[in-house]
Order: sequence, then C-alpha cells, then structure tokens
Amino acid sequence: MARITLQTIADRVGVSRMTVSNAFSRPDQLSVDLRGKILAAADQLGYSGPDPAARALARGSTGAVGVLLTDSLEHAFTEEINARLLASIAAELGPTGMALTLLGSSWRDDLLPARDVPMDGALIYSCDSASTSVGWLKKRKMPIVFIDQTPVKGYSSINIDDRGGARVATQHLIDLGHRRIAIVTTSTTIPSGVVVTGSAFSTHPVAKNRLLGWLDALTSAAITPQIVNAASTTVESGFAACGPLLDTDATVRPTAILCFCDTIAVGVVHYAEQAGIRVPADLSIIGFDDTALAEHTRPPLTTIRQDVAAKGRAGGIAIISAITANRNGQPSKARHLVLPTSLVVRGSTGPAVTLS
Amino acid sequence: MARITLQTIADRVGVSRMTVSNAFSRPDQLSVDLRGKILAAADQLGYSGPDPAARALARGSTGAVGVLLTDSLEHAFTEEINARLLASIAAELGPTGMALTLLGSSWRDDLLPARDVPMDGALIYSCDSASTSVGWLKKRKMPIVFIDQTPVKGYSSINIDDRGGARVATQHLIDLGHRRIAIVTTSTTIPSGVVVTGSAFSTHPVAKNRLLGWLDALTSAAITPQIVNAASTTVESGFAACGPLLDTDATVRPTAILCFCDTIAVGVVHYAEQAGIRVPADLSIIGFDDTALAEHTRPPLTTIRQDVAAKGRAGGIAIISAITANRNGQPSKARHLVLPTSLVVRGSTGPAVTLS
DNA sequence: CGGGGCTACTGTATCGGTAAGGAGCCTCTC
DNA sequence: GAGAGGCTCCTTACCGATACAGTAGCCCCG
Repeated sequence: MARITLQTIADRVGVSRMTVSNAFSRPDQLSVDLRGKILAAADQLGYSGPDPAARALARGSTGAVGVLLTDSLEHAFTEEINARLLASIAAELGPTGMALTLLGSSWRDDLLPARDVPMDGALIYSCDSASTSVGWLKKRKMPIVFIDQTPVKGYSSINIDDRGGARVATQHLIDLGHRRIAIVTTSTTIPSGVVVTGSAFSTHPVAKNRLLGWLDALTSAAITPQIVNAASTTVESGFAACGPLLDTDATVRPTAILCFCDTIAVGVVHYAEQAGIRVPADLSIIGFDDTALAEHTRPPLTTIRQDVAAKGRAGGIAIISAITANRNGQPSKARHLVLPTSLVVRGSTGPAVTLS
Repeated sequence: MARITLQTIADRVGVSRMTVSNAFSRPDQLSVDLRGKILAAADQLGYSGPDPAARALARGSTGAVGVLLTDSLEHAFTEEINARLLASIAAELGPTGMALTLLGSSWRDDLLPARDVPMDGALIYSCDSASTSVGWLKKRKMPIVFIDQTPVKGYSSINIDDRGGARVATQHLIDLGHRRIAIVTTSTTIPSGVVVTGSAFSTHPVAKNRLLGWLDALTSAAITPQIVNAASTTVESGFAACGPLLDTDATVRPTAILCFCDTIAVGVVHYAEQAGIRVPADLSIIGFDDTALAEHTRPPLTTIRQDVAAKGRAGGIAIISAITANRNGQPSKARHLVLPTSLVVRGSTGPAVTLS
C-alpha cells in the first residue's frame, strides 16, 4: 500500500491538493462542508496528517527548540542545576506548544545533532564556545540564545553575576577575619589536585568569572589564595581535590575555603569531617549556586544563591521572542541579561580562629 | 542576500547539484580534489551544510527521537523518577548521536508536538493511551515503544512488575501481623481524600496494577482495606490525603499504610509525625519506587524498588532497534518486557501492635 | 447592466535535498 | 586492440507539503 499523501485524498474527493492542504492547515480557506468531506476521506484512508518533515521544509519551521548541552545528555537530568534550568525552560516553552530537543555533542555515523536536527532555534547552555556544535548552530543562522556563556555579539545572552557573587562570598570570609583562604574550583587549564598560588584561568566563563570575583576581593585584602582544581563538579572530586590543602599543619592550613559549587563544597565538608577538622569552628566553607544539597548538608552550607528558575525563564522568553521575530522577517535585537546573585549565610562559615 | 543552497555552490564550482550533495553526504562518490574544491567554495560562501528539514524530507529520517510525556514538560526534570528514566534513555541514545525531543501535550496555535514535530520514532511514557497525542503518534506509523503503559499489540513495551511488587509489599505487612491496612493511592476515578472500602480502578496501568497487587494479597488474607486517593504524587498530597485515615481512634486506625509511591509515603510519614503517631511503632508505612527520598527520610522508608535505569536503558534499546529496523525496511517484532521489582525493608515498617 | 467586493477553490512554482541509474573515459587484461 | 570494469560525474525523478496569485461564480448596488 503506497503512502497516503495530500494527493491521494485530493484524487479521492476530487479537489485540488491545495484544497486538501488548506483543509488541514487553514480551515478558513474553504467551506465547512467541503472541509468535512475532506477530513472524512482522510480519516477513512488513514491519513496521518501533513507530514511534519515536508511541512517543515515548505514552511520553514518545525515546532522544536533545541538545547545544546556540554557533554552527554544525561547530565541534563542528573545534575540538579541543569535539571532546574531545563525545567523552567520547559515550563516557559510549554504554553507555546513547542517541543524541546536535547542536543548532545556526540558524533557518530556523521550524525551531529547541532547540524542535522531540524529546529527553529536553539539555546546554548554552558558549552565550549569553540566547539563544533556551537559553530554549526551559528552557521545555520537560526535564532540562538546563550546561557551561562560569554555573550556573543548579535545574540541574546543570559548570565548570572558570577563575579559579583564570588566577590561577596569572599568578602564574607574576610569580614569574618579569615586571612588564609583557599579556593577549590574546576577548570581545564590546570591539572586536577595541584595547589597553585596565583591565578589560573579557565576558558569557561562561569569558572573564569567566579575566579575573577574571588581574586577581586582577595587582592583588595592583599591575600594570596591557594588554588586547587577539582576534576569535575561532583562531591567525590571535591573530596579528592581538597586533600592537599587540608593535610597540612593547622598553623598553615587555610581557615576558609571558597568552592566553585555546592557539590564540591559538600565534598570538602566530608573531607574535613573525616580529617577531624570542625566546620565551621576550624574551617569555614562556602559553596556556590544554592542547590537543595546546600540546605541539607550538615552543617548547612553558606553559599551564593543564583536564581536558576529565573535564568531558565529568561532563556525561554528570549528564544521564543527571537524565533517569533525571525519568523516575521525582522531580526530581533540581542539583549544581554545578567541576573543577580546573593549571599546566603548558613552554618558552614564562622569567625576565623587562627592559632598563634 | 539570497539563501545559499547546494545549487549556489554547484553554479559557483561548475558542477551539478548532485555532486555537491555527494561532497557532503557521500564522500566516496567523487574525487578528493573536486570534493576539496566544493567544500572550499561552500565554506567561502558561508554554506551551513545540507538543510536538515530538506534532508529529513528526502531521506525520511531526522535524527531525533521523541519522548511523549503526560503533562507539562517540566515534570520530566523535576520529578526524580522521570528524571532518572530520561537520563538513562538519554545515556542510551547518546552514542547513536540522536537527539532527544521532549514532547508535551500542549496544544496551541494548532501546534501539537506529537503530530507536528519531525522525528524518527517515539517513546511514550506513562501517558493516557486514549489521548490525542498518543493517537497521532500511532497514526504516523513511526516506531513506538511504550513505557509504563498497557502494552499495545504490535509495539514493544517496557513495564515493571507493579502488581507483583505491590503484592510483596502487602505480604510484608501481613507477615508483620498487620490486619488493619489502608492504601493511599492516586487515581482519576475517585475524588481526592475520600475513604473507600473496596476497589477503585484507575485507568492508568501503573496505578491499576499496583492496586491489583495490593488487593491480591489482601483478599487472600481476607483483609478489606480502606482506600484514599491522593490528588497527585507529591509529598503534600500524601500528607493531605491520609488525614481521614489517621484522624481516628487508635483502636480503629490502620496499623499500616501502603502508598502508591515514596513521595506520598513521605507525606504520610510527616502527617503521622505531627499527629503524634510513631512510625513504625504505631504505624507502618511502605512506599513504592525506591527513590533517593526513601533512603533519606526519617525513618528511612521500606519500599518496593524498581530499576528505573534499566527501564530507561531497555526503552532506549527498544526504540533504537525499532528505528533501525524501520529504516531498513523490515518491521521489527514487538517485544514486551517486564522488569522485576523487589522489597527493600528499612525502618518505616515493623510488627503490628494492636491495642486490645 | 456593469462593476466592486466576496467567498471558494485551483495552478504553478517552490522548499532544499536525496536516490538510482546512466554515460563518458581511462586503465587493465588477454 | 577490444571488451571488461572502475571512477567520476550528471540526468531524471521524486520526497510531501505550502505560498501566492489567480479565476470563477455570486451578491449587491447604483
């Protein structure tokens, strides 16, 4: 049985194919009677509705919005921050009836989602701006919104005030009297676990800006931090990374540690715990992001809050408006949004008690 | 500036359009030299690669797999069970380079994802089988795999042994000496909060099978349960729903409660706590699913474990093989998989102590 | 009775590619 | 030196729809 197309139905009813198309897509273009007859015939023939691929080609829109993610797709669901972001993007997209397509960066059988999957626009979230996928997406000249990435001219972007937040976190520690302050961050430029005194910049804007923020406040206070690199943003790598910092004499050991994110901070808390270092009496620890974890850790984590939901919402709104504008011919103007961050003081930070 | 297509490049280089197409899609079909020239010209003209929509139409495949979800997309991320399932589906899809498209059921501006978004196949997860979206998906004659749904002839399906698990949970309580056993489930057929003595079937297979399983064991033991309905599967609705059961005299009150899922169970635990009912001394509570929550609740929840990751993996494998088969012409044979469940005894259940 | 303005439908030209088979030419083999 | 066979590249024929610009018939009006 050959495939059923508009033409099949047109022949059956004895009208032109265009009229059948209109019956489905623009009901106001034909009489109710005829439309009824056409729909009935279609139904009877088992027609599955206008073919989405063909329609996408002819109309130039597919009804799907892509989200490009760093690495493997599963992290979209397993990491709280990502999940929360995507949830609020999804919530924003919901009412428009658009689907959300998760784009990985895998590459197999010459199938690269960012290049090969049809979509109307894309959000690029926390990706390497120099990656192949980002390159293709830009080449495709589709509406794009960057989230947590260095803003690119001509495209809207949503960021949070990472630098300011990091500054405030650091100032909090300084105000508590801390002078020996260390940093556990994550980056690609220095090997995991190495203690560096001085700065080490990551290519990733979030890591870079947080580091800049920490250093802003530290250098103002004439403090030179020790910096170690965690292999990833997991509790385990936080645990593993801070060893070199904490396995030292109490007279030298940092009295406070700034962490790239809450998960790493929790790892540091665990490490301190098993090393017999009391938090916050002996060691203050401060996280970043304010995930659910922060609140439930013992002691609850002092951290920098970012409004992930707002970020997602803003991203959703931005991409929708960009797509709409694009559809109507005119280029939407790029807007660069930076959302505020704020200090949340809980139980993991306290006054510095320096042994003399 | 007009859009750049294969033809633009073909004219520029002085070859046929087909040759340009081959340069991109089938490199073995032309000489290396010519291919180099074509690619260079394409690059110079700013060609963005073969248009995905056009390619999808011509080739009949898009590189995206859809997942149809019950209600709003955001629950895909916010509910742990869903997130875990999708994560493992995503992990399975990752290596194939296919994108994962989340399909909502929203309907706006005549845009219905299940009908209008191009994709190569779809997973249908925990949806109402009678819904419009499921209908369209089936009509489209694409490969489909059902997860947590009543198996449909001709399509592969993945389920867990809900009924068996529920039976085991119930037997556990009976073995502990409980006789006054109640159920907090969720369903669409009875109003929220009403206590029913007898059975009330939901249309949703999961809810239906769990209920059947509970009743299997209860009726064998000649126990008639009280059943209440929670409005949704949240802690709050679990809390709200069990009131009518627990605000009764200790001589009549159930000594054990079977819950539809862990979140509801946690709500019941909370309610008991604030009502001064000790768990498990006065009341045994048993959940379902074994989410992270179960382990961290105080007391930790006895529950029925299901292997969500395995479910996702199986779903991923099934849809990939169905798509591959479909692409190669032959219909894949439908397989129906039922994954086992198992009892995890923790601290929320204990021996029945009936006041006499 | 001629023409403006509707409504209802049709014809033609794309949309941007891919598949499959064919033709020209060069090399190899006996 | 002629046929076989392999490279390359081209021709033809879709894939399944939509956009836009008609055209025909009808009603209404002066």
